[in-house]
Order: sequence, then structure tokens, then C-alpha cells
Amino acid sequence: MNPTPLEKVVPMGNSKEALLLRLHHTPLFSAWPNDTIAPLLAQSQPLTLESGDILFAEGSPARSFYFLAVGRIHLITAAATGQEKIVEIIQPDDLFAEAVAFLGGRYPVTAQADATTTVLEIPLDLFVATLEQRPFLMRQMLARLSMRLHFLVKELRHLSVESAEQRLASYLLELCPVVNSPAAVDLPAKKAAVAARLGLTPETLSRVLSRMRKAGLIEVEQRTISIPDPLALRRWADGH
Amino acid sequence: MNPTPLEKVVPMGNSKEALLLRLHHTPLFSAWPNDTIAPLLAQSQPLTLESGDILFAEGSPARSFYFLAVGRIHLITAAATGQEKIVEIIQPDDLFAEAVAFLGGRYPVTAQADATTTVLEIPLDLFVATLEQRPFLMRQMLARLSMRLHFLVKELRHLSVESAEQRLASYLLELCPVVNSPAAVDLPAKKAAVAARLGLTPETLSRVLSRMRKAGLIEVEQRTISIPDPLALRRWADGH
DNA sequence: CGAGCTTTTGAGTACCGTCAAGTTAAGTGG
DNA sequence: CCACTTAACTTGACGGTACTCAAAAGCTCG
Repeated sequence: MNPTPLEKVVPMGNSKEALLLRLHHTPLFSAWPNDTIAPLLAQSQPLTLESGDILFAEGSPARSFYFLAVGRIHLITAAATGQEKIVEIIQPDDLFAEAVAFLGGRYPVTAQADATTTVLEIPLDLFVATLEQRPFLMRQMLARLSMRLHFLVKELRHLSVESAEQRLASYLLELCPVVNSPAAVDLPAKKAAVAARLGLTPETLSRVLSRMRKAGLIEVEQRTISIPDPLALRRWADGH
Repeated sequence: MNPTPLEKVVPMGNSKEALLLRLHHTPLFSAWPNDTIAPLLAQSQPLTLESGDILFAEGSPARSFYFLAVGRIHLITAAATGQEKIVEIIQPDDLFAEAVAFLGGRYPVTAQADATTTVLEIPLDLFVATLEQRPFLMRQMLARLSMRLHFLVKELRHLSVESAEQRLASYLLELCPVVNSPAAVDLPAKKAAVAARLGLTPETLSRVLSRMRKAGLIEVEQRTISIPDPLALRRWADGH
């Protein structure tokens, strides 16, 4: 029933040992030998943020990247008018901002906490130095960046040629583990944030959800959405 | 007066020597020793495409990347509805699709020729193998991907929170060499393609150009656009 | 229970896309 | 070189989608 159960199962006094274990389970570090991660971890330090705090700002020099242990982070980019677009919503056990390392860096987005959050701050210089000694890890890192590139290209398509219905449907279906059987997904943040992530206003998101509900395609209960037939949702959305 | 003078100055029988020279001037290869590029070039071959031809399709397995010698290529991503979004317009002397190399890959976009075009097809496997033997080159490649990531994030913002006026203004200003003195920019393709690149319809692009013209901010002559005061254009656009 | 959220619902509007016609430019063949 | 055809671009009228503003209803938590 707790909307953020993770905060309960992870001990707040995140020991370095526990963190090392969790780091080791991320796609990026899973292939790293333990004795490579350990020195990195030794130079890293946990940070705690309150909801609304800025971890780093768009354009500021990048010296670290981050592992999200507890809470939630929004990656935001702002326009001249002050309007904001959420590029990505970061979840626990995700790494983020590691891609900036190679540009001699400035952060391309702003990172803002959406709840009480603790992150592990990992220094980039040591990370890059380690990487350079192991071509295999570098190759893996390239694959990771390449994946992100694909993700962004897909996002670009969603934003430019898809309707609100299609965008939301795609988003929900991406959260679905399997597409050909009933599923229930939890929105990763409050609806206003999800709306911003999709390039919509909260009002529009609400209305689209309501339309889907009335069409019998989903059921909404707070932030939990049940999808009896994902494929039907896909078909319906593509017709709008 | 010729709209595509490049086709005249580059000998159509692109000798390998000439191509090597031009490759060496690209940001990616400028740091590569000659004896590293040569074997790569030996395995590569020039291809000629007519306008409309597909070089590779979204989702198809990637075995090569490309150097654009002559002509123009559109990188396109299509939605279920058939609507198309131009992700990028590739110009002569640009490299493209090199980022897919590391995903074991499939192309994330479709590449279509927009004019009679010749490209150099470079095999990925040899490229990656070379890269893996030289950490420095890998590092550089990571920087390149990182830059592309920044570019796409910026695009995302443009599409989601900016108006047609702002998008076009940003686009024109990016084509400007300097921002604080008068400039004349050439659109890199026909207006319909530029519109698709900006996520607009040709009609809307035409109207926005017309509004800018009437506001005295630009002058339009075919595909050449003069901007007497780039900063004024910026300010005007931000007010819309 | 009431204060401060988030979310929903409603009414009005603006922007941009669609459809259609007209104009200009470019390319083709006699 | 000039008629003719085709494509590129512009302009107009109209409509729909999604945004804005405003208010009410629903949660959450002290």
C-alpha cells in the first residue's frame, strides 16, 4: 500500500557495503571487478536532498555522476520562457549523468529532487581513469551511450508526430512488463511530473486518462493503472 | 548562383586519396594516424544514390556507418500513422550512423537520399576493432556520443516547450556563424524538409517566415535568409 | 477536522494542422 | 530559347487538439 516501499526496505544508514552490492547490480557496473569498484566507492560520498533541492544545474561544470539510492530525481531542461520539460524521471538503483563525463563537461540538464532523496556522488575523473585502463569497460560504456541515444531518438518521435493519446499509451506500455497479458503499472511520480515528462499539461493528462477509462481500456486508482488488454490500448491509441 | 556548388568542385570520380584527405578533416578522424585510417578506407566503398533512395532502414541490422561525400541525406524516424520526423539533415563531409556501432546494432533511424548522393560505406567491425586497440580514440568517440546526446536533449526541449516562432528562430540562429552581427544563412534543404526537421508543416513554416519578414527581422530570397540583427530575432521570438 | 496539496472538470482560446486553391520557380522537351 | 509540365512554395479558410484560466473535488497529514 505504501507508494514508495523502497524507502522501507533499504536501510537509511546506507552502508558502503550495501551500496557496493547494489552498484554491482547496475547494468553499468555488473561487469566490473570488485577491486575496481571499491576504490571508486571509497572516493564517493552519499548526499541527502530534500524535495525541491537542486543537485546540479543545467550548464554547470560536471565533476561527478550519481547513483540514486533512495527517493526520486527529475532531469529537467528549461526554456527561455521558464517552461520546463522533464527529460527523464530517475528511479532508485539508476545511475545518471554518467554520460557527461566525456565532454569535458557541463551538465546538459538540471537534476532536482522530487522527494527526500539520497544519492551517491561518484567522482568523474577517477571513473574515467579506470575506464581508460580497460578497453572492455569502455566498449560497454559506448554501448550505454548508444542506447541512450536510441532512447532520445524515440522520445523525439513521440514528441513530434504523436498525439497525447499515443504518447501516454506508449508510455504506459513501456512500463508494462509484458504486452499480451493484463498488467498493472505504477506511475513513477505524481501526475503533474508524468505530464511534464510526456510534454503535456496536467489537465490534458487527466483528460486523456479519463478518456481511456471511459473507453474501458484502463482502470485508474491513484497512481496505479490497470491495463486489462495492452494490445487493445495500443490499437485504440493508434486510431487517435 | 549554383545552389549546389559542391557537386562541381568535388571530382565525381572520388579518388580514395581525396576521400582520405577529407576524412582526415572530420572531427572524428582528425586525431587518427594515417596508417590507421588507410586500412579502414581500403575496406570501404563508395555508393551512389538517387534522390529518394533508402540507404538503410530503421530497425535493420547495422554493419556500416557512412561518410557523406556529395549530396544530402535525411535521417528520418516514422510513427505508426506513417507521419515522418526528420531527426537530422546530413551535409557533405559529415559522418553519420557511427553511434550505432556499440549496440550490436540496429539503425535507430532511416537514411534517405534527398538528392543524387554519394557516400562512403565504412565497415563497423574493423572500425570498432581499431578503436579497441587505442584507448585515446575510444575516449574521443565517447566525447562524440556525449555531444550527440546533448544535441538531442536540446532538440527535445525545442520540440516540447517552444513555439513555432522560437523553434525556427533557434534553428536560424544556430546556422548563424556569429550572433551579434548581420548574417545570411542558407537553408540546408528544401523548405518542406526544414519544416519536418523542426516538427512543423511546410505551411506553418511559410507563415512563420512571412511573419518574421513582416516584422522586419529577416529577408527571404529562395533558400537564403538574411538576418540583419540576430539578437533582435532572438528577443522577438522569445516574446512569442 | 481543516490546511495544503494533487487531481479533476469546465469554459474559452490560441496555435497549428488539414484541405484547397493559387502563385512562383524549376525542370523538360520540342 | 521558349512553351509546357511538374514540383515547390505561398496564401486563405476552417477545424481540432491541447493550453490557459478558474474553480471544485479528492487526498494526505498534522
